[in-house]
Amino acid sequence: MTAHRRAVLALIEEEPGRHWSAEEVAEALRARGVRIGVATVYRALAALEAEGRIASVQWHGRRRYESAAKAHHDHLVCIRCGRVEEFCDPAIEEKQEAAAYARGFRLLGHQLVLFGLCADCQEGDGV
Amino acid sequence: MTAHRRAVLALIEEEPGRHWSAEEVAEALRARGVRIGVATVYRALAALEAEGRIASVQWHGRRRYESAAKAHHDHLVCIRCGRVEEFCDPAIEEKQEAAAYARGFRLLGHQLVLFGLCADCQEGDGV
DNA sequence: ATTCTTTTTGAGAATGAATATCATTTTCGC
DNA sequence: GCGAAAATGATATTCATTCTCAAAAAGAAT
Repeated sequence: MTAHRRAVLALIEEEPGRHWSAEEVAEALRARGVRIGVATVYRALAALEAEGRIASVQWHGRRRYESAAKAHHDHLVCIRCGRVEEFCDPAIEEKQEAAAYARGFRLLGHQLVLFGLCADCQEGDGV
Repeated sequence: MTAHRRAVLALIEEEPGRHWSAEEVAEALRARGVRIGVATVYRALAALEAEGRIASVQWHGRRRYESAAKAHHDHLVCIRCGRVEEFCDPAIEEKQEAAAYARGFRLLGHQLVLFGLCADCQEGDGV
């Protein structure tokens, strides 16, 4: 593991609740004096994900990374302010497995993102 | 509604089980003699979706469209052959609503796509 | 440590999907 | 038919991401 990759991992693990885009990672590292190109960030993220140290989700067409040192969970995103909440429902996981199995599929992964308005953003919204 | 938009809608409704990318729509229409530019296809798709006549999902970074004249459902995609199965589990829908509600969110939408290997693609795969 | 080999890096080019621009139709209300 | 408003298409542009390739760094072998 190189210094660059270690820096990317350390950054992501520093804020376990945050979901980083590649661009944000590059910017944050540069802000603290690390000289790193975008290509390297993308490569580091891909390598770290392959090693299982970070995980990724995608919404609004952008991939975002977070520490994998957390239990599995899905995401709830506020479409107005961008706030992200994590949640995990074993019943949902189970039903997904069942749906795949019933159709002869071997389930390998899933993407589940809920979109809505958070409590703050619902105000003055005709609610 | 213009002739172009009508053509796009007709095409999509012709094969209710198919999930079209914008590029595929353009190609299919041109193959049957319709002169249409990509921009128009994208605009037609956006307009038809806004009108609720078609619905879209996104996976592997590409948006795909299908007829909205079907009950709500989610998708199961084979990562090897690309086969797409639709499924609907009311329990999952309900749990999603509950998860959002518990966190103060008003749920407006979701993206749920399961990835796996279909029955055919599991063969010779060490299974 | 010095060479040799492999891997990583960065700047910039390239890709691919989707959107924007803008002059030119086309459509629709009248 | 006429004029306003909307739609179209060719092309340029954006944005996130990947590729290229020469230079740099890391590891291995001696």
